[in-house]
Amino acid sequence: MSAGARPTLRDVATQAGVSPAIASRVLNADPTVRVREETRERIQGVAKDMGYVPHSVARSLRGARTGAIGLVMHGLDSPINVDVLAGAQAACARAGYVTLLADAEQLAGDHSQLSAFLARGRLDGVILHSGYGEEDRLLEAITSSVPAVLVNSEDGRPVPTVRVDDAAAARLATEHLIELGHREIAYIAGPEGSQTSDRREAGYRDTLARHDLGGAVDVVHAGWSAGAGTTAVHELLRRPTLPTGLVVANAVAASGVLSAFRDAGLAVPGQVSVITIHDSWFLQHLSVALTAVRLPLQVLGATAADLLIDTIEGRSPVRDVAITEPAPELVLRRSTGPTSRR
Amino acid sequence: MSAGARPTLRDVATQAGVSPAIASRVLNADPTVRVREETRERIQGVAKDMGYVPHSVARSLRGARTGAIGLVMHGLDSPINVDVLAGAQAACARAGYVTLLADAEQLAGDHSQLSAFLARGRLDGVILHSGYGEEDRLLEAITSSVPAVLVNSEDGRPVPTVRVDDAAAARLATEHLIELGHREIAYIAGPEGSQTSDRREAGYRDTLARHDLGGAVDVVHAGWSAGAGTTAVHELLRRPTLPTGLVVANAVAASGVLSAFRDAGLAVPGQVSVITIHDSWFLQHLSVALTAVRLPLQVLGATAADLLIDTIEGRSPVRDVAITEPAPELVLRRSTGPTSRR
DNA sequence: TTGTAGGCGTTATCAC
DNA sequence: GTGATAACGCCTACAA
Repeated sequence: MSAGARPTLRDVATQAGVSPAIASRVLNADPTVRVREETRERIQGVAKDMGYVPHSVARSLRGARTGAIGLVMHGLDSPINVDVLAGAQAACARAGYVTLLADAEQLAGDHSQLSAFLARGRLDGVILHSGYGEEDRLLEAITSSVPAVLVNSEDGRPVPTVRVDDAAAARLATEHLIELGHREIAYIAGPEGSQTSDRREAGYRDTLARHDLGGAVDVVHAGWSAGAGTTAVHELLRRPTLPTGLVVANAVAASGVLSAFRDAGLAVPGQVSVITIHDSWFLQHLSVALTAVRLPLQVLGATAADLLIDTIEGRSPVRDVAITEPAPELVLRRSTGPTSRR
Repeated sequence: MSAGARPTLRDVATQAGVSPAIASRVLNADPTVRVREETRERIQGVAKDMGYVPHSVARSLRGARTGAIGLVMHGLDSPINVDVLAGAQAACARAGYVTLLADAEQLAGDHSQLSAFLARGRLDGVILHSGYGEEDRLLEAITSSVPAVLVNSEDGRPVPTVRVDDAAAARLATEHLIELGHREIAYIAGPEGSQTSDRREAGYRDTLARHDLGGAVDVVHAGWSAGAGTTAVHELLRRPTLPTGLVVANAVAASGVLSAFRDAGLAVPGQVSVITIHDSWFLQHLSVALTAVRLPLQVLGATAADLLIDTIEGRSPVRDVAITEPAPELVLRRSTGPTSRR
């Protein structure tokens, strides 16, 4: 063993005067092995002295596991998505897994990146953050090589699914506006095809219907970005009359909504009330501190990780999980108030 | 080979009627091998038909490389840091590396997480996002096992270093306020011990000195969070007089600064001008659209990745890189204006 | 032009 | 109690 090279198990064994087999079992605390206390201590001492570190690659070649989980995310420019990432990453780390991070768009767009990521033996499983684009092709490539969990998708998919209670969050937001006296409430949606946005829209429609306001349903398609929120407002401003309340599907888009109203000289909540879904640090610093429904996004990521790890380790997991604990929670700030009209 | 199992190189070779050696060389496009065109096509055809995917673990056990780079980050709750992450991740992916993501605090606080991450054979190198805490212990553990690059640190470290031109950014910010007529300009610093903040502070001091304002140096220690910015303002408000201009070390902290002024009923920029360093999507949506100096953070991450990859692949890299291209750039919004006082 | 064999570092099986 | 040995899948001298 030369100076720079790390010692192998064989080096340790030789140095301790035992066979590699014994050294391996002692260092892995194999409960079925019976060795003299003295031998055990000698081996452990030598390993420590030589700075022995097990070779994870050799280990996973022998066994079948790698101790690594892939996180395929998108939209990391939004803090909302980063929350999910952070929750998943932390849960994996707690369970002893390292995490490989990839960007869904990059992976879908570059075949060689995808195969590097899914190379055999690299990953024990993948958490796929469900967006609204290339998802299906990606999902197929992934599931054909390792177990996967889908975050934020509808259930009834070929793989287990985890999501927060988007409908309940939207209901809570809509109820809040109704309680304040609003009757003309629009929903500013996410991008077309987003299941997350669709579930929120369903909650919004539900709530209007339950209050006999089903005829007032008013959905404006926008997107997840601040720019999309701004565009949506410009669209509203072209109408003869404005809704008095807005449920915005996402906090980043809501930022753009608020700025657009500020630039148009409309008072929030004086002329329009705005509430959004997702809470984040920046909401209280916007042009008007933004009222929101808090959703447990870190828990979402962590639950996906736990579910995947259960699958990997052979504990049979539930299939589709809708997270209800902690429940969506109203975070009151200054962007909603009683309606002036009617 | 059973139904579920993926085919191995040997399976492909057998099926194609050749030896594993030939199959390996053909599939890896070994330029020194000379095979009949027909044989080559047969091998490639069989590999494709069987869905052969090389086993990355076996490959890296044989060779020494794993094709994986570790990203040790901190503060992913701030979009500023996420920008660096995204730049590094994308650059690694472009170069054919997968990325392992870990959180610096978690790694420093949990020994078993650290050894799982640094397990032999797992990583070809590590990008360490330099913070202000556990960095040194972490750095030692990392560098003793793989090549590393430090992002955002001073140079003169035992490993190569990459950073943006923090001093120039602070100079630009300070100059801007001076040009607007401000003479009492405070610097709202990051946390104690942050080298990034120190470099910005140096730029600020420089600029004051160059304008014969050296006596007006006024540094308030805060931190990177919005809360820290708010606290710093509260501290300022206890003074008999306020500075007329503020250079805030970081855009997240600056959010808290603006909110604190709003809550205190002070007009920005009427009574105080505020400029910050780092641009991000949320700045234009704050209570006052925030003027900032844009710094190329994605480029920072990407440069760190490129530098590390050069090291790994044996191209001798420069040691310490200060990124000057693109240069820091002033992004004018509404939070700075001529001073009313003096 | 193609094949054989050895070994990367581990761990599981079986024998002593 | 402990040790030899084989195998995981791949790559690459060297041989034919």
